[in-house]
Amino acid sequence: MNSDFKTYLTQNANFSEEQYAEILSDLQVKNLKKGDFLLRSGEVCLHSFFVNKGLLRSYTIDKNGKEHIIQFAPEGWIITDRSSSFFHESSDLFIDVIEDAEVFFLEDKFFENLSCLSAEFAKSNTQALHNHIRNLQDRINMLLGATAEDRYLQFIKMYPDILLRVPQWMVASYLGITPESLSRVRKELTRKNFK
Amino acid sequence: MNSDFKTYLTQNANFSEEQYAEILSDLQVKNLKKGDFLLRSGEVCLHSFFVNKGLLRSYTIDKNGKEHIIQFAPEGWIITDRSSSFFHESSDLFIDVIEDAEVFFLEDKFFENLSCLSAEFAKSNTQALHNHIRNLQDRINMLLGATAEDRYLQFIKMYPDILLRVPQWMVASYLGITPESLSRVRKELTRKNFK
DNA sequence: CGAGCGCTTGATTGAGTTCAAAAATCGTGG
DNA sequence: CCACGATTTTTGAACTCAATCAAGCGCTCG
Repeated sequence: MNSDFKTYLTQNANFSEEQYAEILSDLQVKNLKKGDFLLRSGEVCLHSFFVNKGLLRSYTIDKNGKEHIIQFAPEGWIITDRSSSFFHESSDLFIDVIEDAEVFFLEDKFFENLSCLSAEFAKSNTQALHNHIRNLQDRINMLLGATAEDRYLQFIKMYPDILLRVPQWMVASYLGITPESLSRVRKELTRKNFK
Repeated sequence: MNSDFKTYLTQNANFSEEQYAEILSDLQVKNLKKGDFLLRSGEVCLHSFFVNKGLLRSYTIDKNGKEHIIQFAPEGWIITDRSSSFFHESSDLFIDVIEDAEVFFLEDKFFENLSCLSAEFAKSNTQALHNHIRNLQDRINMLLGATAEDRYLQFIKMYPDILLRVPQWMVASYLGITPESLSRVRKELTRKNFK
């Protein structure tokens, strides 16, 4: 089996081939199509979704009906609502498919079990949590301080690959600006670069 | 010994009296004055700070020299830069004292050791991490969607106690608006309430 | 008691939004 | 493979919320 998921496991712990087999046998994998939903606001989030192929996103809808994209998840990423799944509370998030995807459905048990089997895995798990926190912090900083242009430039640097795979209005949504504004920002940037 | 710190420990695990004694004996406690710094941008954050008395805050300074308050920490709260301390990277945060404070300095070891001694404590630790994530998520949502007024109303609901203890310009900084704007928001709100 | 800090108020400005419509691009079925 | 409808992006004009700049007031604490 050749997949990002296996890479994910091998990088974080070294299980035996037998252990792999067992881990994988317990796992739900699904093939999903663009537009499919994995989670809707109001539901309790029961899984972490490992993206083996394709592209997912999570977003909220505010009281004015506007989408705000929280996260993109390309290959090798995990996407979920940690609060909801950890505290078994209903989620504010939607998670859906941007590009046809192959997704591993991971339950809390999955992480618990593997953490028991491998201290390395447990550690890498904690590390992932802290990474997540760091990302959220950075995002808050961006939203508190940065102009539309700053935000876009930051995004280009951080996620050049994603930039090419999603429509512009989603980038705008992620940055917390309107598609129109982003269009103007881009225009302005090309103008600057040509003189 | 009567302190919020003991409450914190008892709520999260049941150590014996002897264990308490040992835990406490290993601990640095400091009395700090308004304006004292516990962390400056550029330093690596080596501790989590448990506020036993008083009030702390963390904040960043953006490239225009503006402060953005990230968190307030009253009695019973822990404040730190988790990313910096976990990854041993230099921090972007400042942490300083708003009201004279008594603070326990907790090293990473502290959490590791107690987590070994008590599975309960380990669990409550993980829970704290998830709580933190939830707060950050909520903050991001606020910054993406809410107007100045919305933000202030949310703040009043969530932190009525803190509202009374910090100058208004700090609340404004936390909300991501200017002191002038907050002043106007408040004016408008009182107007609304009187007719 | 006075200097400084925090809060308020007013006038002006500006970044980004909104609304509308045209232009470009995508994708899907015939 | 083309054509047509849908979606996305761009552009324009008016508007809005909050920022900025500036001035005055009141309190406190040194």
